[in-house]
Amino acid sequence: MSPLQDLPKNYDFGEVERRWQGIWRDEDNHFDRTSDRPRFVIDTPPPYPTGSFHIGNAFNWCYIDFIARYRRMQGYNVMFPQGWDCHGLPTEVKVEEIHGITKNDVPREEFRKMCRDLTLMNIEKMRHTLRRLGFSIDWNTEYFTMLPEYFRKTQLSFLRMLADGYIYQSEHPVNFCTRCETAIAFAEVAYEPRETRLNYFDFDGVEIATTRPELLAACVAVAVHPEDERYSDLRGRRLTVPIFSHEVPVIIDEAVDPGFGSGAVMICTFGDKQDVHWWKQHNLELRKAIDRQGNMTGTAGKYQGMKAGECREAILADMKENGILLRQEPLEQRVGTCWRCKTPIEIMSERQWFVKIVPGEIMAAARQIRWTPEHMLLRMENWINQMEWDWCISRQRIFATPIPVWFCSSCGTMILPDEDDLPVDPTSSLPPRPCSTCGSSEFVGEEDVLDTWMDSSISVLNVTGWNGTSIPKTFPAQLRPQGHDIIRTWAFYTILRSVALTGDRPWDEILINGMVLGEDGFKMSKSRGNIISPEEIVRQHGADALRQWAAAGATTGSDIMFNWNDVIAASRFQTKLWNIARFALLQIGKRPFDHTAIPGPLADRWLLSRLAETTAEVTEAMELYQFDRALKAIREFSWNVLADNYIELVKGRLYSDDPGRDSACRALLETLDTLCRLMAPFAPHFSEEVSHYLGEESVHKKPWPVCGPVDQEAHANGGLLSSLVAAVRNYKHERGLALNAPLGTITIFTSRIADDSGDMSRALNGPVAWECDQSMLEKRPGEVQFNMAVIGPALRKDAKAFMDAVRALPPERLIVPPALIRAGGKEITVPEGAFMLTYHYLVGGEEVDIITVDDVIVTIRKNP
RNA sequence: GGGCUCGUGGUCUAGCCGGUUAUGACGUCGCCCUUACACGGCGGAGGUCAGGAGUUCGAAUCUCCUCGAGCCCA
Repeated sequence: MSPLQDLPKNYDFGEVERRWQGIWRDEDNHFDRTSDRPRFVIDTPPPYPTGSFHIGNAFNWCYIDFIARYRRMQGYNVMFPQGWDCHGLPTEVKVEEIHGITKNDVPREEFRKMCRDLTLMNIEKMRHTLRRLGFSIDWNTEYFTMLPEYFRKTQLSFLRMLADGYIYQSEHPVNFCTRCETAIAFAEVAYEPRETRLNYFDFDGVEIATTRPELLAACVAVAVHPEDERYSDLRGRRLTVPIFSHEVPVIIDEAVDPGFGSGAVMICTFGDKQDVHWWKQHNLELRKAIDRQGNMTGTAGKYQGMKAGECREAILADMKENGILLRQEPLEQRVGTCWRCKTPIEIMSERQWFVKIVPGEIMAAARQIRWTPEHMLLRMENWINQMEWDWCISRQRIFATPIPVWFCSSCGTMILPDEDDLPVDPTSSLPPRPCSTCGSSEFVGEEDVLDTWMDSSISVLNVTGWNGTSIPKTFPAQLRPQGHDIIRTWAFYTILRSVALTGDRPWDEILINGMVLGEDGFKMSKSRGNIISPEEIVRQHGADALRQWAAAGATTGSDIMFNWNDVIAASRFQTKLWNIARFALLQIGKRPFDHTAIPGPLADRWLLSRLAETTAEVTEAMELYQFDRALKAIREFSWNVLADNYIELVKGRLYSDDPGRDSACRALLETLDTLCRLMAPFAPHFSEEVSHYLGEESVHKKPWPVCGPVDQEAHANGGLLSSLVAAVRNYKHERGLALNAPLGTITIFTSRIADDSGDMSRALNGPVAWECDQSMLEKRPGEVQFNMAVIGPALRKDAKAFMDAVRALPPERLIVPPALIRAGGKEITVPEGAFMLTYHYLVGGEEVDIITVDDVIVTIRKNP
């Protein structure tokens, strides 16, 4: 280790960060598939390529990068992949907008190409941000769910799960967005509060309340509670639906709430989830009144062709006219909407593809995973326990993975492609052989495509190298980092798919990060105008400052408010460390020193013991993903121990030719080197720059520091030494003396320190005498200090009585504490170290000032 | 309505498997250009740890209740 040259006066983060980003090579971050080092595979989230990598992503990626860099330094073979979850509606909508078309105006393949082109452009922009933030991504593992290489695997996984009975098709009620014209899964339904009207009307003599009169045509039954006496005579009757005149049965069911509305409810196919329940349970008929576009069907008679909303008004008007509309009340309700476009969803019975959900096996796998924070597992449990329907995976869209299936035109047999032929688009290609049932060569390709989550839920299988033939050596992955907003989707689906396809959990651990809130404490949104982009932060304070904000801004797992103060504090900390390094290297560079010198002086041993302690603390915090704690420990050590105390203590020694200078130089260099390593995961550019000035290779290729046992003697006595210096400096300050003003003899009465190598004297500019003999001091007993950590556990209930008894003793009996003491009516054995007597001192004769530090007395002669 | 998380100086935040004086940052006030750093140093003011009850020798920390906020789900 030999320092290169003096550090520039200022740390220019912009220049430094760009320079290192230009020097670092992608190969440094490559995962080595042939290596036998312990592996650390991270199943990173593939973001949706919107074109901007927002601060929430950045926050998530900071965590990932801290871990990736830390594990690499520990010798792990780390995989930090970067994927892109390309398919989906937002891109389709954007393409329609850009080209001024709808998806039906151009051939399917052409529309897909437009989507792919837009996606690639967006990805390019986001890659730029990823690099600017200094993330150590393994670009070799970059994947795109829209490219054949990836969706081949999606299709393969589909075929496997189909063969294993996990996937089936069926006509079943599903959530349907009439604007997107596609089925969606429960996980994609967002509930929103809306104000609506509850309409009471006369239903063949029975009063019924409904919020959805437009579904009257789809009414298939009227239900009442078994114990509702108002309706006991309805049992077994059939009623005629007003306006439409078809007859429906009256059913009796306990799920009816007699207190809501009139207590009689009409069941429609389908108004809500409860209707589906009743429909199934009571084997009711199916009347479809609304089609996929949200228009009324022929079932709705004269209302056919109207939008559902128009139909509602029309029916209400007709009811009024017929005199059957009794009254209307306003009602607050929560409406299920499409999470992408906020259109209220309809429940429709359609032929769709489903993945069977087996709660038990998903839960078992979820429990094998270590969750950080632990309570996030509860969210998963809650979600799993209330799953009622299977996962609907078919979508009536275009930009998605095709469902690789044909149907025979003559006999309807389902035909599957050979796995070797994947990927296929059944709408533009034909099966390899004629129909196995009837021999026909006429086929219809499945037009439905797969839910995007079918792509992203095999991200872990993709990165670990799954190709369908066997379970990869690198599976399960070690870690899944993600936000808590997608536990019920991405985490849930990934576990489900992993169990179905491999029989195993997808990862050993999952780390959940919080959401980023704006400076005003609200979710960032365009309408609030509280959005802050990573680029803006980087421009003003650099990537390393942003990364430190992510680490220190909140406890792992909790939501984090963006706040400039934390970013500025991070940047100031860098300035401080920079100046520490600059000062140290300047002094070290002035004269050669003995690199083999053994740290002898107390101050040096103290520094190194505190450094070891800090290393242990940081390492433990990193293992637990407590980045705030890790960074806090680094800052506390650097600022308080190193800068404010140690350097002030050894300045004089550094300026001198004293042999102790060698030791100080060594201690400083070792400390700076270790600090660079500890900081490397958080501030990779800064650490690299300082490390470079220390004349060393890349800090990111160095091992994580290991700490030996902490030197307890140096720790305690060095702490005392630094407190003593601080106390005398403070004494000078209070007396209006300059800190370098000469002082008279400083006498320190303690047997704990015999030699400080002259540090204190130089630091305070006055002669220092270390004195074991306290006989010249007039000693007076003072207060008793109790040690509750000893007394509490030892005495329990008697603690209070014991302390009262001790306080009541005359001081002279406390100088040598008695072995037994009488308290609360009994004899109590005095526990070892239960209390300590403090003393006040007076000095006769000479006129001196007195300071006490802990139990140590310092006297200072007024004049030199 | 259910589940989860949270409520700590003016603001943000740590501590929360109980132990004497509650962490840090920003802000604020006073002093200080001391052979790195004024983006600095030293010192100060500012807290009924949301409220109440309980357990305990001892509670910010554990239990229960109340109030309030947020997230997830009906």
